[in-house]
Amino acid sequence: MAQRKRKDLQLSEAEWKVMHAVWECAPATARDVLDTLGDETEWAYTTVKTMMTRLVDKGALKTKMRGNTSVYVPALTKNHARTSALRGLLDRAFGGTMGSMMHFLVEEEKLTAKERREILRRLSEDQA
Amino acid sequence: MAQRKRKDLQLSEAEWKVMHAVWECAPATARDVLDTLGDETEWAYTTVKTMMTRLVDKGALKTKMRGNTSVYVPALTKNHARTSALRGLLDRAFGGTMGSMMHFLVEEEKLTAKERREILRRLSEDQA
DNA sequence: TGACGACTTCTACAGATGTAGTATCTTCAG
DNA sequence: CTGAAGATACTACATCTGTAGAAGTCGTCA
Repeated sequence: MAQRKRKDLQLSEAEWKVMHAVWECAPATARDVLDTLGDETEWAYTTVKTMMTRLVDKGALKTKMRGNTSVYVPALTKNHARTSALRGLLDRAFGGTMGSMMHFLVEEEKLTAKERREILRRLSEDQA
Repeated sequence: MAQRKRKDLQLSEAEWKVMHAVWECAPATARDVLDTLGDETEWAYTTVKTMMTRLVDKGALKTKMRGNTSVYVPALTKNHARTSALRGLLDRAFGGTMGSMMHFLVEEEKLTAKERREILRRLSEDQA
């Protein structure tokens, strides 16, 4: 099994959904997460609870009891998770370099004209 | 289980390795792939063979017998696979929009100065 | 012709992921 | 005090992923 350095945790699709909900309404209970997800999923309460328990194991969430209820907060920021996920994609699919992904984006027309302008604007103003 | 439209197949980490090898030396036998991978992995021959069989099932590879040996060719291009993978990352981690990923890249300093210059160059020359 | 090597198909098994039921416990409203 | 509502921990099970052994088949070389 590819054993990437601990700390570089990869989230599964379902886990991302839960994390998004937690980032949105932390500190959150499983019930809060279920409500936040709304009709985005049809999950049973226990499904969410199970995933949150696993996310605690993975180190993506922290939990604390309040009365008889577990309250969860993220153990990493959304940006941190995004960075890991991106890193994973880069490693798997783009030979590990940002450059080759950018090349792909630019050459393969994955960007709309609007996105291009936006990026140009940001990059150049930031660089000045 | 999140049931994305078939066709939008997501490759696992090990599968990416195999696919990279096949793209590199197609048409390729399992042996070719194993050789191409070199010391990148310690896989047994049958491990590679199993994965290639699964990739055929998934529709990522096509196979044909030559004598008593299976010869494989990719059933999708690297760019196609990259697009799917990127799409997956976008959906999972960036709310499904390219824009928010680019925002992340630009604002979060994920790019080196060199990469920025490179992107600027490509974008602007392409846009002219 | 028989052993060796290369290939194939089958089977296996552990860990991760998706999804949820069940049994139990806590609390609050009557 | 009792029961419903809601929380928890445990258990379960199918599928996917990573990894590979076992057994059978075929061609070749001595």
